[in-house]
Amino acid sequence: MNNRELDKKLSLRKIKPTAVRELVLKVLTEEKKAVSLSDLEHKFDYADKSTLYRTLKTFEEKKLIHSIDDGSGTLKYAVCHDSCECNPNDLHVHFYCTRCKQTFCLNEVSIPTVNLPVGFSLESVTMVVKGVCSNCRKG
Amino acid sequence: MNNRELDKKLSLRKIKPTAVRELVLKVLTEEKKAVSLSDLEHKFDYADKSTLYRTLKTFEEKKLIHSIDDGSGTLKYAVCHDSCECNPNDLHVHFYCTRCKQTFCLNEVSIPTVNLPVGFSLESVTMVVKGVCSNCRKG
DNA sequence: AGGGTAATTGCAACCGGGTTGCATTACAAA
DNA sequence: TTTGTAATGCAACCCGGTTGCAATTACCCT
Repeated sequence: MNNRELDKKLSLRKIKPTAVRELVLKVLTEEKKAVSLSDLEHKFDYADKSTLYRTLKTFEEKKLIHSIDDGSGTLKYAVCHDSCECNPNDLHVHFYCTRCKQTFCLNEVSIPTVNLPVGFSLESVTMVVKGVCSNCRKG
Repeated sequence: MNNRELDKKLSLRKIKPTAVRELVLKVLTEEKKAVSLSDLEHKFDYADKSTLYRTLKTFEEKKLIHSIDDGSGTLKYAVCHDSCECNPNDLHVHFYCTRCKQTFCLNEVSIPTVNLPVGFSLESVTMVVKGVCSNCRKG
């Protein structure tokens, strides 16, 4: 993905394009797996942790990416699809592979509806499946 | 719940009963909400953090309690039902109230089955619903 | 182009949950 | 009572996440 495309993606979400933001978005879009803050730190030796942190926060706020708590203790991030507003019906299942320790979006697997007890209201749902991914099972 | 009952619960899970363990289990069984390590620290000024930590770990290992990652950043714990082996079919949905910041087991709400893409195997599933609990909606 | 303002970035330090090593104490078996 | 093992307490550490502040950069207006 070239810079013009990246800038367009940023602008669509009302995020001012900067060099760091382009690079972070590039990594996030090109990675098949969800990416953590420390992943980014290691990818860009020159960029500061807090800059990267704030970049992720900005992206998340503007719904360019969503965060994933896969239970590993470190938050991961992945790009939202273009029309995503992070509403309950935009949500999908995430998968954590216990072998390669990577986390993926299962974009095609939406979260089943759940019947709450009376009196409970629903704002959002997270669903994380742990197991072994197809790649690791093959290998 | 008296000490004899607590000891029995511990022994059933092959955990040697000690004073600290009785107290921790007592708190865990009497609380309606899931309890964090720091919750325990504040409840027992005298008991050491690492002792409480190791107590929770022991309980979890022996499947007397299960841990809940509700996305708040701090792990919570709740007692398992007597016959629980923490298998996929023992799992239930957890609820995090965004108003009172408390986490509950919805023991009666089991986790729906989910269709994984081909090649993926399933070991466990976590499902956390965020919203407002019935208590907070009444108030 | 130049000046002023706001946003972004970098640095350093901090915070809190989780975790570990090691010394001490309690307990149980011989 | 002695001896070995498990539990506890204390201190320190690790790491992800977060913040304050200063330095830099981008942007807008004239």
